[in-house]
Amino acid sequence: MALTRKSPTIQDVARHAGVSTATVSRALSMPERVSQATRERIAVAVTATGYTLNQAARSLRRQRAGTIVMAMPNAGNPYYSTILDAVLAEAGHRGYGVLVSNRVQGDPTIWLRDYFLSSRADGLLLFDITLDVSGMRRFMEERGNLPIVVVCDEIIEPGFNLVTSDNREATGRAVQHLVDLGHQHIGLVAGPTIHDYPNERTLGFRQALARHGLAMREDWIIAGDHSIGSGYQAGSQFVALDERPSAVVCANDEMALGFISSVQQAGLHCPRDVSVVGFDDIDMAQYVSPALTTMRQKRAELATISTSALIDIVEGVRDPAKPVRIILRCDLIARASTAPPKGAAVRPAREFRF
Amino acid sequence: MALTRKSPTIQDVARHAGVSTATVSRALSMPERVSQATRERIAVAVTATGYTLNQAARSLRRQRAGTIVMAMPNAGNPYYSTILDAVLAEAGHRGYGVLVSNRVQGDPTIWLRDYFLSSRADGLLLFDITLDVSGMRRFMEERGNLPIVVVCDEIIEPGFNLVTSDNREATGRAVQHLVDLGHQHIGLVAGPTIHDYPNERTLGFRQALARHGLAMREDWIIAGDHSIGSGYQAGSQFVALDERPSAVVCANDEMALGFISSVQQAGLHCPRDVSVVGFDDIDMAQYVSPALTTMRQKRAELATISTSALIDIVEGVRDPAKPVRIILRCDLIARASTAPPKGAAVRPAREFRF
DNA sequence: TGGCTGCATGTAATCGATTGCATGGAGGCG
DNA sequence: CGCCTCCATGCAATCGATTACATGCAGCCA
Repeated sequence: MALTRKSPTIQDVARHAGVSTATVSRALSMPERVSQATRERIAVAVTATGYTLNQAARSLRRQRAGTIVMAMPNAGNPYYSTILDAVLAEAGHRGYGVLVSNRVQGDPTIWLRDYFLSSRADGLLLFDITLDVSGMRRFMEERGNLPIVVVCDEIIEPGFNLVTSDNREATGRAVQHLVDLGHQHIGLVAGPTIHDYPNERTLGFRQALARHGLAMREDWIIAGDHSIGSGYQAGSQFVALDERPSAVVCANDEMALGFISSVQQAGLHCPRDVSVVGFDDIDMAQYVSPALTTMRQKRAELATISTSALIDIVEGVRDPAKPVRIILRCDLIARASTAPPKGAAVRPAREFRF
Repeated sequence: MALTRKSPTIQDVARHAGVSTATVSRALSMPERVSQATRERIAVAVTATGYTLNQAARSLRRQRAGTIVMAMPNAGNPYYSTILDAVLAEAGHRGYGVLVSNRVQGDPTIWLRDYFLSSRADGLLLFDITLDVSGMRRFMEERGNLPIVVVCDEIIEPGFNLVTSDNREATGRAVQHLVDLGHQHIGLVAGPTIHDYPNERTLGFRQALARHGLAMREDWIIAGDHSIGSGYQAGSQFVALDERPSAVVCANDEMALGFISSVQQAGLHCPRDVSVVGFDDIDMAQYVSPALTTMRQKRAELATISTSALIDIVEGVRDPAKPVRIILRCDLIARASTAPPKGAAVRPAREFRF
């Protein structure tokens, strides 16, 4: 193996260009402060020596890592693919690297310690919807404000920077869609609860049923964990019910796909025997059969906006006294997995309700 | 907003414990070199001060970042979800952070410069199958050996550390499976080519057809780019063919799903009208209908092995003179998307082949 | 011409942890 | 008892870039 030659440093460039390291440094990060001629000589020296900046040294001196952490509960979930893509794009655009971190067991503040308290990263993009924020808050109060943006499906207590979707309302609109089709019996495949508290989508579902005067049957609310497998299991539970709803709302697309797969395998037909609405509109949703009706979440926008906001905070561009609070609207994408219930002939959308 | 108090440093800990910074440093990274009593005093001081190590300073001094880069062509592809998950787990386990990087346009060596030449990272896990290696090789020769492990679908020229699947053979087995079912007319939805050179899966397909003495029709080889959308388009092209093969091999699952969706929408039925084999066995594959027959790629293993190997190289554990070269076997997972061709009644698998 | 302004550049301290070398003390052995 | 070894610890240089402050020079105006 060839010997790893030592990387050229700013000293080498300075020597080569016949200037001081201070000038080289300035030429690189504040070019307008250096004369045209010197700038050019330095540019030549940089290419001649093959100089690359040592980020560790810069971080140490500047007290800034040039890196953000994207923390998620489960990187294995394809839901995050689009998000990751957009986060990378925006962060790269602004000159930041992205460290990715999966859920850590135990103390949630481990992220804080491990990454940006150790000046490995400057900010945290937090996608973990099941995180206990109280521990974090205590930690933040001890340390002063830390640049964190929560990006997720849930409305977190105020004071945090938040970029999210209108999950509660959107779930209501999903129910509305089914009601408009004539459904009176609607079930839910729910996502994980947040510390024994139902999440926003579940809440939205319950409220919508109440608003429409529809019966709420607890055995029609099936617990899932957002994975395809849990949707599949929910499907089995659904099939085994004595009395089945004519439609279900699934708290995300993956569960919806698993659910449909499961009931179809059991001999039921979607949407004839059961209409299914998903949530998120993952890439796959339009390519399965039946194509999935779903609430589209603007994942790329959520990612871009939150990343940009986080970097603004890190760079002090944004007034930290005013926390970010952005809620994007989801859109219903009606596809083939929803239809009027079996019995219904023609159904005048509104008149039949209650 | 609270003032961001300055982070405690090793100096603070030293003062608090009444020892020198050298001792604190040693207590933290080589505990056996410090006496029991001092170690305990330091532990107390660490919690008392709330000390966290400054990674930038450590990196600078140690000339090691404690970070690896995972570089992929397209983070938006869910294929990488499982891989990312496993990479994070293994890297975390060994105490490394993971920087994620998407394909960069232009010069491929930008990854090298941007990340680990600038001591932002110590090694590179390279998933980009369409990368031009010649530029990289030149770069590496200039600089001495750099810790890079290529993890991908392609056999790259020797000299690189490589962890991959037996793509060529596996594609052959996919063809074998179809032949065993009685198919004589087989098409391909191909992945992207590598610098005008067909990739391993395409090669494996061609070779297998030849081995079985089957006709090779160029209009039955449809180009795709591994995205669902391109599979969908390939489906449209397929439907428009004058004469259609009775089965197709798709170079990955996503294209297979898009393909099936497309032909089903056009009124064809899978597997009755066309059998489809995918590649990878992504999570979704078993939950679509028809469930997808596919070659399972051991993605998690590939990720774990390659990450571990990379870190070994970084830490000098592994002899750099012997490049890593690990090829994992893929397994056929037969599901519902493949069946005997329409005409075939009972088909004695082998006898018909000549 | 003298003094002032302002620009380009240099000098040197600094960021925080690591580590080679030095030191001092305890213990062992002849 | 004297010398040698070894262990625990301290001292101080070091990693490479940044930046506050100093310097020196050119240009301008009175």
